[in-house]
Amino acid sequence: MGKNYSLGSVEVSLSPRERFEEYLQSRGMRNTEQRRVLVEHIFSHHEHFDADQLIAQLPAKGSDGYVSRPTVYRTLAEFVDAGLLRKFELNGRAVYEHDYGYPQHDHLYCKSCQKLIEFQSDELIELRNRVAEEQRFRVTGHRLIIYGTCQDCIASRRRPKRKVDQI
Amino acid sequence: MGKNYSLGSVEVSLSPRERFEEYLQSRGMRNTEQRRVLVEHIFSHHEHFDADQLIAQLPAKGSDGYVSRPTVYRTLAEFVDAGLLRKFELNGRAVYEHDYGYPQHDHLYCKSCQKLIEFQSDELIELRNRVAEEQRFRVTGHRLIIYGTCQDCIASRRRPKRKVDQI
DNA sequence: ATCATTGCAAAAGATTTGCAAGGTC
DNA sequence: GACCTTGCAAATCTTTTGCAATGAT
Repeated sequence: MGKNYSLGSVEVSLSPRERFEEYLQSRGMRNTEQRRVLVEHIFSHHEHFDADQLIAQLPAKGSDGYVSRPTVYRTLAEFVDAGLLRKFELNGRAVYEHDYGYPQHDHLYCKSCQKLIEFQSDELIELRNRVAEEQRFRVTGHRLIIYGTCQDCIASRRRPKRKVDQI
Repeated sequence: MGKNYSLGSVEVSLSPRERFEEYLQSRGMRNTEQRRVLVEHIFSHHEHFDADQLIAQLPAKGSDGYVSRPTVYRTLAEFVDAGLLRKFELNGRAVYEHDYGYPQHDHLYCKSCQKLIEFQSDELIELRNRVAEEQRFRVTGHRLIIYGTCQDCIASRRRPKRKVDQI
């Protein structure tokens, strides 16, 4: 029941929210207002985010739908556990991205503007599996980040904006 | 003067210590006892390490050769700056490894025993450069970690050690 | 003598935890 | 009603910083 939820190559039949409810049920956990607010918000936005960015986007303390910081952290961990989100580290902080229904990918990270650019490479997966096999290592996943400067930042270095920059 | 310092494919003529002294000189920084203790210690051990592990291996407070925690952090940053060490993050903490005179490589990380296994792949570098080129991205480096279970841990799961484990 | 560096104590930043009050099944 | 969750305050963990004393050149 319900439409298919799909983003790229992976095809699944439950929405993130439905999948999370299933997860909660199966563990005897409760479907609370805060958890609903968080699934709803996170899966209607497709960017990468960290805890602070997320909290900044949610209703402020006092407003309806407010979720406290500890609950945000606790719930993010549940999403990771439930396979809805993937977590990784960048500059000493945790960054989250959609996992459920989202195709496997890696990132280019621009050190100048902090942008994360996604890319997908089957060749990388093959390479990874080959390397692991050689070491008789059982792979569960990987994380590749390519560091450097993105196209836009290369361009704006060459032709500085002349607006606020460098008086 | 001095033997060549070599570990793999990269060939250099200064020892890490000499290179660091050069770096200090060129910046008007001073060659202190603490800095000597740290270069000396770090480059006589070839493992990956984090700040805590390093401090645990150094002389304790009160002993000769003691280096305070803030100075350890400050000096590790200098080593990174000087190109002697590379820094990356694992489980929310900074991990360091030799860079100077050490060939480029990536890691397999065993989630069971926390071991880091190094591997080298030219194919990965090519793939990385190709991906970057497609995006007109200027690469400065990358970091790939393959997560999973190492050979030893796979084996000891199958045939538990029967010693202290699981009574 | 000058000025970089150190150690200490304290701060900072991110995330986690104990616990009493409140919400869900 | 039982017991999972929440928000608060406080703790934790890792790393950084201000500053007076110390040390290198």
